[in-house]
Amino acid sequence: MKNTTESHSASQAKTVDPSSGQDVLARLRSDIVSSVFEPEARLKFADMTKRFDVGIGTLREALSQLVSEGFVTLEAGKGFKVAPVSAEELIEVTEHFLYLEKRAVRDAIENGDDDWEANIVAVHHRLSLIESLPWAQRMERHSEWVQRHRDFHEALVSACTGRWLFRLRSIMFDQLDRYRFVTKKAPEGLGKKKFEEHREIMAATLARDADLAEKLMEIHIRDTSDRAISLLQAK
Amino acid sequence: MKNTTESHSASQAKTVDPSSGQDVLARLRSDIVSSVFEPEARLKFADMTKRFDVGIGTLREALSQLVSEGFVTLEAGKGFKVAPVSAEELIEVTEHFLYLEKRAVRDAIENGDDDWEANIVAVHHRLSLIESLPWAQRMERHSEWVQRHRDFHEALVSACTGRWLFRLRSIMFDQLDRYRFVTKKAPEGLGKKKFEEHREIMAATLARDADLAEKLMEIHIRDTSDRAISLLQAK
DNA sequence: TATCTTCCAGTTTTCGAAAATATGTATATC
DNA sequence: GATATACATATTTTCGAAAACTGGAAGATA
Repeated sequence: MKNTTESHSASQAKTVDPSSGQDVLARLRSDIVSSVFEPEARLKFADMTKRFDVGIGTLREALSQLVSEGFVTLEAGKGFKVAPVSAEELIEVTEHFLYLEKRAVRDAIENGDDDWEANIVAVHHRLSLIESLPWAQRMERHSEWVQRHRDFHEALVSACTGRWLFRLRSIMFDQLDRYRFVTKKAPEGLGKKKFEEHREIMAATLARDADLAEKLMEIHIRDTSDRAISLLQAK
Repeated sequence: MKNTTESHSASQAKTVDPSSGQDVLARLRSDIVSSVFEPEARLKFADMTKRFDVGIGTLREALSQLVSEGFVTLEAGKGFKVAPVSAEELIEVTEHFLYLEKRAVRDAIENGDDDWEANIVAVHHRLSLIESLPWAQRMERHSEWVQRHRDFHEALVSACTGRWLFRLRSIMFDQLDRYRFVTKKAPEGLGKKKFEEHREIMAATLARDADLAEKLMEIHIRDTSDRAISLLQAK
């Protein structure tokens, strides 16, 4: 929760909060998700200390967490590398995520209170502000969209009582985010469709219609993944 | 794999391989699993540098990974603490683990080759050597049993093609291991029962009978968890 | 030429000192 | 007595230098 609250300011204001230890973790993960560091690239400390302006130890700590999250691999003595990507992995991650997300949203619908509902409306509004923009502007603020999209999906399931369900779901979501980036330069018409899907998912959730929410979610996620799978297999 | 190959020697030979960075991670996790560090206990660097004979940075790196694995919590500025335990969490972890383990064992049964089978037989033999011991000796070597029990269950599913399925399953298994420790001082007769269950699970798996293997696995895991849940709720 | 040493440059890994932060205690103020 | 302030102690967090390690190039031997 602490991360999300400061995320909106941290995205733009590099100079304000120099670099708390947890912040470098978020920036590093963000750079991997958005392919600033490409898959299988070696992550050399000499380069990274300059880029992030932190010491070796701090970096090592962040990298270690990313190993557990599956974004980075560590070979003893040979250092850290960005984890590889493949169509096979995306297919598997999609299946796991859908199973977990559907269970989580059902759980949340059964247990969510007024604050939960209010938060969903709020973060959806933030998301829709970007999604309703003309295409060119929408693309310019893509990194902001990624964050708000993540916040939206997280808000939907935040009331779920199973903490491990929430946790495992989030691990899979982060992985999907990485692949989602492959479709960054999607055809112009697509934005409108996603905009509508998000609105429908929110409506079904607030109406406490778990069956419908699950169904819409499945279509929403699978459509994006299928597009990315095609692009990966085309290579 | 690298860890398991040296584990048998590392268990006794402290002085030989002083303390590679990855080794302290394993020892720390082991100490948490076996309640050397009790739930919610603060993990102070001053104490731990003496105990493990490594620097602060190395410890911090290991702790960071354990945060991602759910064994440790980190509150900024206040340091690391051992994650709490509860009957509720155990109930949830058991459900997730069973779902994943059953899928994984089915996957492995469909895809396993000769090496997979041979490895299962080998690690089961290692496990049975301890389990067939008289109760007193069996208890003395409990930490070895934990490791061999882990190796056995891992061998059963090691041939599963879904790498994330394997990974998520392992995260849940490690969590279960922690709760399993609650029942360390189980009644004397129980050992014989578990010994038999392991043999049956192996037999069903090698016979490629996925339905039976799933069923036996469910009984095996749920029985242990139920026992631990009762003990936790009794407090 | 092929194979085996030896050495060197680049990198990772480890460590403890110094800075930043939090906690606890005593003192002052109302 | 209760609350607030200032100081002292304890602990975390950060950082860069030193040690350990790796891969490959140069040289030696047969």
